[in-house]
Amino acid sequence: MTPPEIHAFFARLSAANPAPVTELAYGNGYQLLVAVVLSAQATDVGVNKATRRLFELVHTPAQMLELGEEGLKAHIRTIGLFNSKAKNVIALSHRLVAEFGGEVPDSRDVLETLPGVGRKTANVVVNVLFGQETCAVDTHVFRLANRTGLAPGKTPLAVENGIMKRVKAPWRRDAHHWLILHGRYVCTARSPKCGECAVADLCQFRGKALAAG
DNA sequence: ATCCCGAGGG
DNA sequence: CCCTCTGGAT
Repeated sequence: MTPPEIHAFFARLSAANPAPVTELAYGNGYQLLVAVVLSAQATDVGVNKATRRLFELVHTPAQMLELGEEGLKAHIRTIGLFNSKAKNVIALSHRLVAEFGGEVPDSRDVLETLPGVGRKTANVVVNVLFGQETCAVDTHVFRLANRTGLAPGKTPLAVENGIMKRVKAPWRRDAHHWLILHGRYVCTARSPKCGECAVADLCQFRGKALAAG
């Protein structure tokens, strides 16, 4: 996509969604961090269902430690990978209490040292919580960047760098959210709804058959 | 490259 | 049934 096309691409997505926000439910920074960790390979709807009760009881890492790993598992058993996620959330909560006064660090590099937190999760947290211009590349962003031709890349990091290089203000800050929403509801993995897509004319893919490659 | 692992959709 | 869903650690 050319620079003018990229501008038009986000202008239209933003028209459909002027102020995009994460669909994960949370009441404070710590809860957001936990929700994002839990969301790996899981739908936000499924995560919200599990955290609804959990976040009524647990608002701080100290409270999470009080609940304990088995107590946490009881709440998140319906989420995929719940075993390793429970272990990570407990370990991460220990570190927040011991090293950060129970607060969520505002640095991506520091966040990435926490158990269960990789680059994607750290990018989401600093973007949503602290307004930093990052673009987390999840399954949706990776798919759309390659499918549309916005920022092709073989790895998530390559796609992230491509987006950060090509996408300028005022789109960079929320590019992640627009791509997620569009990927979730229109440009879906299996049968993209090209017929009702606002940016189909800017897309290198359009209605090309998936099976044809 | 492989494992962790469950719900929902097609 | 198979694929997808805001991945991370080994």
